[in-house]
Amino acid sequence: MQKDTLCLGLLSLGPRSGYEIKQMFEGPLSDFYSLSFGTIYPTLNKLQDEKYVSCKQLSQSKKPDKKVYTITKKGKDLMKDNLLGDASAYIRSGNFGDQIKSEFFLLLLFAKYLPQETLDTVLNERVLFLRQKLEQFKYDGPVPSDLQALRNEKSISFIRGLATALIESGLNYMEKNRGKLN
Amino acid sequence: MQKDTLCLGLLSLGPRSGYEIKQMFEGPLSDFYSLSFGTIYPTLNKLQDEKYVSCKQLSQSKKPDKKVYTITKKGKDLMKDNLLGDASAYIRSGNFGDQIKSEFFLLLLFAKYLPQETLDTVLNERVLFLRQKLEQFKYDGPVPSDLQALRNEKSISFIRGLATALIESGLNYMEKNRGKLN
DNA sequence: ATTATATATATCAACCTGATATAGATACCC
DNA sequence: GGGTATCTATATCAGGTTGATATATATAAT
Repeated sequence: MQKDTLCLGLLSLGPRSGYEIKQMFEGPLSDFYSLSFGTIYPTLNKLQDEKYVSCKQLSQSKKPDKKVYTITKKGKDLMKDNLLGDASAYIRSGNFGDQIKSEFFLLLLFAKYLPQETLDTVLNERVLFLRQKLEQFKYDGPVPSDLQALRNEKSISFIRGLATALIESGLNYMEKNRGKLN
Repeated sequence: MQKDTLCLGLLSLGPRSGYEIKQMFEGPLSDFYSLSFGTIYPTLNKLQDEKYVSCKQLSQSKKPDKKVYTITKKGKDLMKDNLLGDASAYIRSGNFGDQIKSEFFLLLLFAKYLPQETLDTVLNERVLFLRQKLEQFKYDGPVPSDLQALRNEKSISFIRGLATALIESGLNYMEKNRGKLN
């Protein structure tokens, strides 16, 4: 997905600064997408130059100044056009589309070169890690106000449910079949 | 995972040319990792310079010349050292570790901006696509000889089984819950 | 005859990340 | 008070990766 479409999409949930957009990626979106500051800031500047977003400079009393970007009508139109135009391309992407980019799977591929003890530890820690992830996805308590807008999206509930189902079946499989790696 | 460790790992399954390594990524590994020629060829050159692999130039009768790389003792030692040294870093990576990098999930996040009809089509095609993937992972027939070495790895059976379990539970979830996106 | 496809290596612009720089403010500890 | 650490906030850049493109030979199809 083009980075400008993605930033416009996040700004469509409400005005945000570049720093706050980064926080969205590090919070609830972290497991299926992320952008670095090196992409976010130049993208926002470009979008502003082309009037897809407007910008208000806020001087805060107890924090550094902030540039808050708001999506314009022109920006919303571009976002919708891009989403519609590229929708079919995204069907075959991501989770069992393009790639999982899993270094853990690569490690397993070469498991026979690891001492048995190391492999056991790795698998145990992976199970613990996935159980933590599961708790994270199931967590339904309060979140910082910046992130509440994301939490309220119907689509996020769907995606969180899907992630939960996937992790659970993955854990199940690993616990039943880990012996096959020896 | 460092690209040289990865190339050494694949060469540990048998001598290969750069082109054949690329084919491994486009075949059974395509769903969880890939490298481009722009990475593979320079990596092989570097590995050769530093004696981690040796190279035989083969002139083939009906095809262009080939450079076949073979892992050396020094290369195997480096590979094992790297795998062992970095194992703990890979536990938290990939599939619900670092990232799925799913553009499909991003599209769903902004589903409300798509016409209902488009969303329906997208979901239908995603289900078809995942069913195809499932067949691919379950396929157990003959494969080109280059790829047979990968197929024979115990770890690949484990990973294929895991992928199958994940896709099945994902399909299941999508079919039961797609109504929640409307 | 020409177009397309496969094998095979190589390079490069464009893009992205992870690290680093800068800077004000708060918080904790000794 | 001074030292250290952490958070907010923006910005830049070296280094690495991809996707595209170039080159070349050979086969298969139209």
